[in-house]
Amino acid sequence: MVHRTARRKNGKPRRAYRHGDLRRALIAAGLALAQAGGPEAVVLREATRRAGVVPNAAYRHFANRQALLDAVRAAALSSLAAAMEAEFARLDCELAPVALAHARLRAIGAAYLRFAVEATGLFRTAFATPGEPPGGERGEGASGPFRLLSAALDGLVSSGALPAARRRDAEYLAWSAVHGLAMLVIEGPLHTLSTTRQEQIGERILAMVENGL
Amino acid sequence: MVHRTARRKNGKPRRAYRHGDLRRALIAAGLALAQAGGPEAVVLREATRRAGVVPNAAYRHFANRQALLDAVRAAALSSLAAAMEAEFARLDCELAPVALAHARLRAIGAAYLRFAVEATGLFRTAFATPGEPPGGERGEGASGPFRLLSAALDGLVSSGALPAARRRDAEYLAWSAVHGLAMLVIEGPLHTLSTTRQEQIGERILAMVENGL
DNA sequence: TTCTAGTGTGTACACTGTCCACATAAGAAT
DNA sequence: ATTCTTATGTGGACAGTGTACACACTAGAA
Repeated sequence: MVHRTARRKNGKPRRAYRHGDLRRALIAAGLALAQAGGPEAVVLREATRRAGVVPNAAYRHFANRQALLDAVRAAALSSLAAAMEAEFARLDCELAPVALAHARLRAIGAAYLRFAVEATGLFRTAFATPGEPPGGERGEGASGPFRLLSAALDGLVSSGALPAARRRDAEYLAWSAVHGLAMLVIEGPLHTLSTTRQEQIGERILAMVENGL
Repeated sequence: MVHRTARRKNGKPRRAYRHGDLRRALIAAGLALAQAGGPEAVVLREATRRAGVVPNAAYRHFANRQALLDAVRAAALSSLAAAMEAEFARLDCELAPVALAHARLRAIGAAYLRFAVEATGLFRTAFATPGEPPGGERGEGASGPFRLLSAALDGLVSSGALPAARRRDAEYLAWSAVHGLAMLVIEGPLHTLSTTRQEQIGERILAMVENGL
């Protein structure tokens, strides 16, 4: 769609009555707001302002602010998944199966923690309390990151590094540990620690997960 | 202080120009709001309304809404500490030192998880992002619950159940695991699971902590 | 008794989400 | 090409929020 101009009765020209892709623009604006100030910063009016449109225009694309936030949340979540996959890419593919499986699990945890620290606003937004029943209720689970974690654990089992008897619920245990640490680091008592110290503890918790599963 | 009545120029009587203990009343109201709707529900105007006072009155006792929220947060936190200590009271004191130390750690974890489930609003408020640098920055750490956890871990060491070499940062590891699980349960993908299933996973994560430390 | 500091009141403003009626443009039907 | 329909953006409103400023009252010190 091309931007056009038109004139209204008072004679002032106006850019593009039809924005063309407002929905996407609002999500993008919301994402920027979220990145800078967390979920509570993604405010409908500001998003429309950035999209160069009147506040109510948003209601043609989202039922309400919460719906916009949910869309932004989904985008933030897939951004996290992308960070994980980028970490995968840096892995040595020539490793032995067992070592590779371990490396994958660690990569997921490390990516998760790094994302929490470097993109705190997005991270907090990704895991903000949703309006409706929590994220991905129909059994499909949280889309991206969760599936990556599951796959990594499956790899651990199939490579023989994890007894199948302990596979059950393992994603919850691993996720809990890493997610909890992320919380403590970004807005808890670990916030003031040096980066190296934080990474040190990150390493220990990943070790704890591998031992304790 | 006693409630009195007075008359203003329009003749309507007024209850207690001096409220007497407004600060406490506001915190109590905020606590009720937090319990029912989490941190975002503790709204200054509503708290004053419940205290029977005009909105601005709050500003004589709190610098702003955030300060009120911080006070409520502190109250919620000590409420969590109380829940932990209540769990302690239910413990068999005649246990052997090692068993007792383990039992204490478990009691803390269990109380934490139960509090998260049963008093979700308070729990979320207790760990809401503070306005200023995060909770308890001056080294004293998060007041109540954190200290209880530390003490439990010390007990684990002194009873010989945990090698001293692994004592360092243990509170962070344990807290991370349990806190993360709490999050997943109250507003994450584990929310829809049955209570027994949740407790089952809770047990496993406590076991993971004990093994993996 | 008077002075003073503390505490609650009134009024006001900017900002938010959201509702309603309306305007306009893009594309389908004629 | 013309008209109709529908999607989409506009304008104006309203209630609710946090917060600033000036004022009023009252409790206790001087």
